[in-house]
Amino acid sequence: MAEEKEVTIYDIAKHLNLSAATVSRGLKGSTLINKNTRKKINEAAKELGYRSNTFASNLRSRQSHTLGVLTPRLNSHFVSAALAGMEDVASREGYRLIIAQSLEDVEKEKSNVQSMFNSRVDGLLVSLAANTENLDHFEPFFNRKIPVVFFDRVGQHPDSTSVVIDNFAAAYQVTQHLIEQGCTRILHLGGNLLRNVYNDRLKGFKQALKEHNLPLPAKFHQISNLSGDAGVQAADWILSLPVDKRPDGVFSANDTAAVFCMLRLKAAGIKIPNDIAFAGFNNDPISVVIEPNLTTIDYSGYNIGQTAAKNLINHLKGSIDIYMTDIISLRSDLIIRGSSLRKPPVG
Amino acid sequence: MAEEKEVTIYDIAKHLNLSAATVSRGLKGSTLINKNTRKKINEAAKELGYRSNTFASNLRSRQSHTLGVLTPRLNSHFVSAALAGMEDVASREGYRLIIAQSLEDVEKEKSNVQSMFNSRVDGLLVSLAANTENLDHFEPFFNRKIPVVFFDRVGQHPDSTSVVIDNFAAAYQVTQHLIEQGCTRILHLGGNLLRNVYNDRLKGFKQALKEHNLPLPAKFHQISNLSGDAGVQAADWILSLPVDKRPDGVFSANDTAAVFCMLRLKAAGIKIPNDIAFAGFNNDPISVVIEPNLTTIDYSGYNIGQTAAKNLINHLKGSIDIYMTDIISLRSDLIIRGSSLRKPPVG
DNA sequence: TTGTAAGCGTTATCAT
DNA sequence: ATGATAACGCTTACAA
Repeated sequence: MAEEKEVTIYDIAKHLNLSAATVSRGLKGSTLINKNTRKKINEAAKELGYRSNTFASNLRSRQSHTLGVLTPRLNSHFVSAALAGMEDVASREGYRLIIAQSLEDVEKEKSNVQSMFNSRVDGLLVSLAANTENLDHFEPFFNRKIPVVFFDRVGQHPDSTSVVIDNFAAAYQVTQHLIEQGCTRILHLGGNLLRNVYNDRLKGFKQALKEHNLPLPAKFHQISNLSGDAGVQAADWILSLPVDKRPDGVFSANDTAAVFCMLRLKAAGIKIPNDIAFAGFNNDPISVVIEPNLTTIDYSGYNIGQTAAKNLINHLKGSIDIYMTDIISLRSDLIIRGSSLRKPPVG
Repeated sequence: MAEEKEVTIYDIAKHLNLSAATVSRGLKGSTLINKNTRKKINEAAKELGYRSNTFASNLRSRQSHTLGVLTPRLNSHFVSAALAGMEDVASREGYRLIIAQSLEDVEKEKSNVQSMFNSRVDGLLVSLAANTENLDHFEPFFNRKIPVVFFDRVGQHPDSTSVVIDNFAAAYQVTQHLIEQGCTRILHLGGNLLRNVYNDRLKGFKQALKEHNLPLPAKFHQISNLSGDAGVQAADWILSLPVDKRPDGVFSANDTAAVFCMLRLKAAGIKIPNDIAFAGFNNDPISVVIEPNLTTIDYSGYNIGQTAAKNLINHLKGSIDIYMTDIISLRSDLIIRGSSLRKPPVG
């Protein structure tokens, strides 16, 4: 029952009176092989309980058929969906995934990159840690022309492609919506500006203010790690202001900070959305737990993951050249909920 | 700058006038090597830009130094923490992790197991999908004595170890608490009883009722996938009952179902905890977003992950034999919050 | 403590 | 369409 000895292509070859080379070709579905012998080989393989030895194959072919995925954290609606999307296309194309999380720490990210490099992954799918300042640690990949595709939190490098949403436009849309709801003093809770996602959201926010001739009062753009604690601190800051100096709207670059900020303000008697309207970003599950539900931007991690992986694999297979493509942008949607809705939707 | 040719141990050997064997030993920190030559080898390796070829190493040594991790889903507070714990000990011990998610589907789990097997992982860390009925798909591992350690959602097999918390005791404690708060008609929202976690929680729940001579009214144990929707459905069912037939307490086997059930009931005017007290399980982040905050059971995914990985690796290194150990149980804590607190804590 | 040499299981190259 | 043979880069008896 339990086989002790590993079955190799030589066993199959012997079994069928063929050479190992032919068996190898048969197993891989090479074109230059007789259809009939291929069938025989596959049958024999199954019968003998053969399993391909990827180490030998990788060693000889100098390909690992493995993609490395670097994420800030696994514990996220978006990342988990992106991974599922990547896994979907990768497994369909015969690629394996190695997944690592930096926990938002650039040092951990560096060691992950190093580890991926030593694992000889065929390519990398990367979403950067919050505090990554440059892409030097990816040089081993760029140097050897091992393709790198960034997704969501992307980096700028001539030898890579990025898959993103239009964070500028989405933030602009959110801010526009808040303004339409009558907000004139909007506080922006932002993340580290090293990351495109936060930088672009800030720009979109500012652009909308500008077009409506609204000022950005001092300290009305705050940078934090956008954690729940950061949200609470922002709330405390708001509460410390004289009532007429307080914001009448908050646009947070993620849902977590928005939600915990709301909780604290509610506890202090602030009415949402009438005293202060709120909008977040990500459409995280908590956005429909908070009361009132949080207005936010929804976008598909699954699609982003699929797109990133598909482009990487197509590049590896030679059908496209990602070095030609700079940025691929996918759609996102504003979801209006009670936290910002002061009057019925226009129209 | 960019090296085109891979550096091998032969290059190092030539560089130092040594044999490849010595270099290999030096790199691995073998005991039977001169301290001085080892230092020289490591220096030369760094200087020449050597990176070990794991394929060759794995092929030759018949060890992958890779652990497979099967989870129901990545997108979870608990799982993410467990993975971080596993990664911590694995990387310290020189092991790599391959991570897969079944998305609660046994078919996907089967294909993941198969894929791990073909990848020749040295061992498996497994948390089962909701609907997995038996462990037949793990037979290739058991047959070849490739160690399998289950965590959280565990399976029964003589050739494996399980790392869990005492779900029975935790559920008993939760129920006891609800009873102390005056609940006499407690509804239990449970998961698939194929899974130990849900089965044991049900048993602990029943035991507490029994010891207090409380009945379990018909339909007061409901099984679902414990999603938010399931919570909403449970709420609708409660609302469909005559007021005097309704539960005065709900113990949900996870926080998600509890929270969405609460939201619906609150919208219908039910007061929590006075009309109905609530308790969940997991200490998920949403448990502190819902108002009132949710009483729940907290336990450390990080510790469970560490423990599971440590045991697996120790077994692989021969220092322990996991086949001797049946179950390792870690601590959990009841966290009492507003959703269940009708009177000040005793004492 | 170090060297020699065989071989892990596959694929690439060159023949046939 | 198939076969023979030589790598791929490393580990490990065994020898020295």
